[in-house]
Amino acid sequence: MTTGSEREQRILAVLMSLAEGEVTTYGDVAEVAGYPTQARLVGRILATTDWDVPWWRVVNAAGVLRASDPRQQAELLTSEGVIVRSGRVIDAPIGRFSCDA
DNA sequence: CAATTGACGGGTG
DNA sequence: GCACCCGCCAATT
Repeated sequence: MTTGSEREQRILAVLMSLAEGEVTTYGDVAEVAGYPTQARLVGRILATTDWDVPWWRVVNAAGVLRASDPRQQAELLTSEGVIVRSGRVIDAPIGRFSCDA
């Protein structure tokens, strides 16, 4: 259970570092974990891991909620102060797609 | 064991 | 914005 490949644990560690109201992307998590272009791995892990990680704070590069339950994800994000519109993150304290105009 | 699929990303037209 | 292609890895079928 908590035991898994080093990649998994590394990525999970990054996910757990996400704070409330903080949103990041799959690719960003993968890169920070040390696995650039490995975004798919992040999504795969979030979909299978038993770890207690804030999966709802992770969206795709386009800022679109792509979780198994996008409705719940939107609800959770909105609940944390993140602006979500039409299943898409409009603004977030992130540096990647933070309303750069 | 081979093929398919998926909570993806980036590039191109 | 939409359609396609390629890369990448693991779970499922």
